[in-house]
Amino acid sequence: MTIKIYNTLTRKKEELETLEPGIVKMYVCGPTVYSKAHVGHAMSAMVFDIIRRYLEYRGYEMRYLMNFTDVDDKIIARANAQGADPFQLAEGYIRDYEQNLSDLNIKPATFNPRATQEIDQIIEMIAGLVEKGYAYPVDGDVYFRVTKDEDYGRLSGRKIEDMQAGSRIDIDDRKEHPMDFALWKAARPGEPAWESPWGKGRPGWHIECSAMNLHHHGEQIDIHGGGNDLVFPHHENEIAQTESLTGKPFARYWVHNGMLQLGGEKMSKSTGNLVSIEEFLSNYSADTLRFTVLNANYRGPLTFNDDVLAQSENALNRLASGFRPALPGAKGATVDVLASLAKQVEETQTSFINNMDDDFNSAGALGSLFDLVRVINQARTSGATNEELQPAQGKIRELTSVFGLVLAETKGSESQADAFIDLLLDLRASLRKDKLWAYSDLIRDRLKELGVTLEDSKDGTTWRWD
RNA sequence: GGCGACGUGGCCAAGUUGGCAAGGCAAGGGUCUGCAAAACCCUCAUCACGAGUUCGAGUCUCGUCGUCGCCUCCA
Repeated sequence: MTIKIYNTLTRKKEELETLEPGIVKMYVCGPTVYSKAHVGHAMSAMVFDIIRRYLEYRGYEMRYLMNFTDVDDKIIARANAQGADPFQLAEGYIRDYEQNLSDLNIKPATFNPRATQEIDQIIEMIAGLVEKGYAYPVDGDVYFRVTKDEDYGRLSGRKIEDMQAGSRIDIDDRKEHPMDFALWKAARPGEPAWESPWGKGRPGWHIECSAMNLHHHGEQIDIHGGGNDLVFPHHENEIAQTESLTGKPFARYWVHNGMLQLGGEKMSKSTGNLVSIEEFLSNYSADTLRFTVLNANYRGPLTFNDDVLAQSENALNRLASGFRPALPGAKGATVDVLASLAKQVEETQTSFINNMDDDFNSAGALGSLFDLVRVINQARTSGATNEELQPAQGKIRELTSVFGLVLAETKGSESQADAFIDLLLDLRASLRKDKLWAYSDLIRDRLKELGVTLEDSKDGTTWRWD
């Protein structure tokens, strides 16, 4: 079985063949840290977390870089507006973001490079491009010469000529061509700056990712990821810079996640159409967002609203229902039931892998997980014991972990309250025996208020924390 | 204006070598039950529209309408 990945570069699904056997070098563009991150960033990080977890599950060693852009116009502008130091400002938002990722149960990247810590490599790269004739300095700026790069535009499917007509690009007479982009920006008064062969200045936006990849991954990588809003110009420019310098194909697979839609529009920092991760997590769980992401194709736009989130919460409850223990008095299921349970475990495993191998079709894979939940619940209803349910429940646990879902199992077995709750249940059983419904319902209602849900069946009562 | 993606039941959504349309949520009916809850069982779509290719199309081609993204900072 082979894993297929949709490659933006070729607009086709391609089989995953890594540069080095068993190792995946992945780079994902992280945020520019000038404000709190929003749920759109969370979606992107989650998509690549799911890809990362799945590839690990399939036996690959992941070398995963996600960067922080910690110096740019907006950070400087924001810092100046607040009278703050831009580096400290960025540092604070980086810590916030790392906390966000942790709260969202997103595994940390292998390493998080930062633009400001790669200045030497950036300067070295720019110098190399200037030397090869792919870049030219003007008044302390350095620009990339797009006309020198024959296949510029191939990732985004654009032609340089097409983009000139009707474009909103500022005409800068100092540039040879309007599409030439800055690799290095000359320092203006009051801005952070580093010494360079072209005078004091700071890196342009695109060059940092190229330099970090070159520095930490090497000339070629397997997967380069990011939001599809980065395809042009950011990733296009990364390709131009890196490949012009190395003469080798940069990333084998370009993977882009779709945009999260809030009110029918892209969630975006610059337009203020956003919900921060913090805000989201004060109302919903990390699993809720993760399920919502998993339930759709990562490449398409993601519908995000309270209605969809509520559906996800209910769906998660159903998924978790598979973990419930055997019914009181379970005497064991029939051979037929156990056979169909075992069969479904196999089918779910196969279907999960087949779907995920096919460009990470998590929604399809989820479907097979729900199939297994149904069969587990059927088995339980027909009297399966905990021992009989265990293998199937273990499979659900295994596969949902690959997705990064937490699905907190009915907590409570470690609680000191257990003995008291059992005591109340004993008392209530006596009351019910005497048909004192008012008292028995009172106990059930009051426990519900305390977060303990009781469920009666003819063979006894079960309880769980909700 | 240019480039690209998409349009599947009330909602979310899978479905790319074309062959009787996954799954979840919601809804209705039923089983169980003192009641409640949960679970289980049953019911609920011909795939934006039009034309074409084909024995056969949601799945290919063309057109129309609509939505979204990029072309400026953006996950």
